[in-house]
Amino acid sequence: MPGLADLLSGPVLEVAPRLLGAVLRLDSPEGSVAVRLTEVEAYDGGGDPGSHAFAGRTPRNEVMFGPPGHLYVYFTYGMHHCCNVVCGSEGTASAVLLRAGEVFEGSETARVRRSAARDRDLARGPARLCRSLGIDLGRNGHHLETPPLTLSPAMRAHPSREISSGPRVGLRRAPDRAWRFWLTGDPTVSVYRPAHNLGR
DNA sequence: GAGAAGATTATCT
DNA sequence: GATAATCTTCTCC
Repeated sequence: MPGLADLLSGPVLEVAPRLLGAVLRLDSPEGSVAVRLTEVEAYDGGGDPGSHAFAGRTPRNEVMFGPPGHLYVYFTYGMHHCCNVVCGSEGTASAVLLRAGEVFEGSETARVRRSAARDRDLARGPARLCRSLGIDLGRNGHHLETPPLTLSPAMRAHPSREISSGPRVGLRRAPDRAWRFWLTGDPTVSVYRPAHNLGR
């Protein structure tokens, strides 16, 4: 059975689609929640204007420059957390944003954190995914082979699905790069919205 | 120190 | 479809 290092080895554009179907799990006293990833986005360490690391190393993005296998969590819009898996070798800042997934274990616990959500919506979107799992800035830099928060390749067989790709969501910069990957037709994939450029 | 933008979401019309 | 909520980070003075 391949480990995390195998899962994350190679160029980020190869790693990202490989993460579809992988399982992110967080065990806590409140209960365990496990998510099967259905949608991700790739962010390249070198020359990707859409990446938080594009302008160089800062305190916020420091984790992305570290070794692969760690979680990069950031806080945005004054209220939301989003999480990435750091990949690529140490010194490069490639990462994969976890945009959506299917909560297949611990939906009761997830529902406590996300009131009034239908099952399919529990982790349908990057901030929703973090909230269902209970991930916040305290998990920034966490290594994903260390309990209670782990990432592992698909643990169970799931119907083979086609993988689709398209432009990344919500970016004003580099909207042309089709670096978003998802399981074709999966109901938990978030809906595409272009960057909101109006009203500013 | 000020100002703007942001890898979003829930809610209203 | 439009907008409010809400605050950190980064970019210039």
